[in-house]
Amino acid sequence: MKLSQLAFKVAKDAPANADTINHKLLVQAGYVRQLMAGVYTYTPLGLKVLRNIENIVRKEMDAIGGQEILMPALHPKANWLTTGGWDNIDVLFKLKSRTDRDYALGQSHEEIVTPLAKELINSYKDLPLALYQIQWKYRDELRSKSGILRGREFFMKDMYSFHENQADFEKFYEKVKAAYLKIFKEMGLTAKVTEASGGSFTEKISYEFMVLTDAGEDDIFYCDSCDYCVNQEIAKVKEGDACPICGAPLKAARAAEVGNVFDLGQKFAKDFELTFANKNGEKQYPIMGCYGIGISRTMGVIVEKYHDDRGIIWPKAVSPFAAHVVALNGAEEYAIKIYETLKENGVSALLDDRAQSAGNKFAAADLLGIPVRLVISPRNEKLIEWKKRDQEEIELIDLNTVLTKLKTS
RNA sequence: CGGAGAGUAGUUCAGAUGGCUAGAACGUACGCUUUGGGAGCGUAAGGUCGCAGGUUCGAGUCCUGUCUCUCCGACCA
Repeated sequence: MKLSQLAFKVAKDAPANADTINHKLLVQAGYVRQLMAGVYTYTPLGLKVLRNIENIVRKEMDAIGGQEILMPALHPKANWLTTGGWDNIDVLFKLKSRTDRDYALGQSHEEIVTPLAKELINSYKDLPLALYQIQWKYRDELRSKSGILRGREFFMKDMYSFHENQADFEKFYEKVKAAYLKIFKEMGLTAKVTEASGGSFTEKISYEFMVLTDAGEDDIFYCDSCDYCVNQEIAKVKEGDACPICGAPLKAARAAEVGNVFDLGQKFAKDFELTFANKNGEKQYPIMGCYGIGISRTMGVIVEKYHDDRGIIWPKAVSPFAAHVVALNGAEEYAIKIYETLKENGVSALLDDRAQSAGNKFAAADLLGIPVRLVISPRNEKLIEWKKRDQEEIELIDLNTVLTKLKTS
């Protein structure tokens, strides 16, 4: 992609109506545009990041046996009446058609996936089953905030699993937890598996995947010596108390929830009369689980974790491009050649071919945050300046070395 | 929903006590110059001052209402 042709470019100033880091940087660098509080457009650059995150999630969900579907965001009232959600969930967006029929916008999809699964599940032989989707979710929040961290409309991966018995569910539950940790690690995030409230329909605890950041809205207590971590909402401990697992003093921190896993029990199966015949031919309700990852929120959390005073520093796995080629004046032709060669070798690259001063281009590169910056300058003959976004050192290397480093680092 | 702040050019902002024919910088267009950390000079385009009422000879400025954004809190099955 050539920067001169890119829709939505870097701006000199951060937006005035933004306080949160991810909001400021994502808008200034041209990754998103705000439509209203909690609702954003993703630009070509922002969409690339979102897709990268989405694809990492998709790969791991597929790897544990999840099958991707795409359910509607617009739901009939009846499904939400069946579970009691219509009257009890205050964040549920409700709307009316001109023929006075009631609809809801999906804030989660148990109400849709459970009746859908009735067609798929008749026998224990049909279990286990795991369906997931990656889609917009809608929640009528009283207050959206913090850029893309808390939207009224947000992008989410939600998976629903169906099991013959509790033991089979537990087995899958652990598989999902492991997959989640792998996913977040690949994106450069350290997620803590945190005990939290299971919501109103279950006494059981759920697990939230928390990333430490002051931009988050949850308070957690965690242990440095073991993996124990608990959300303050259900915590029976305070900072400095002995960890119930290993005895080390607990720490308190602010964190953002990027994922969660729930044991749904048989609540939704019973609500929708979803049953299967077990090995004895008896009718039985399956155990269900649900598993979410906030795709758009994760993008915001990554910016909160990876930035400096000059801009974003994308982890390689989610960066919109692998390399940012800066063509300085007098080296335009050679820069285009480098850019084309990178593309031919399967390296995604952004070429800054704008008629701008060197300083302007460097500032844009820092703001955009692509992990590797390649400066092409008449000063260096045919050599290329290699600089990583998170380091200050600059190396002068030839094109072949650039290709090798991009493919191996 | 309670509290606080803010809406003026594409963007960031300035416009005490009402006198405005509404400014600056950046950005944009054109010309010249320049070329390694957001370059310089010149010219130009760009605004019903969030919206609706009101007070006044006169409102960006005062009053009332309303919409929106941001922050704190509450809320977030």
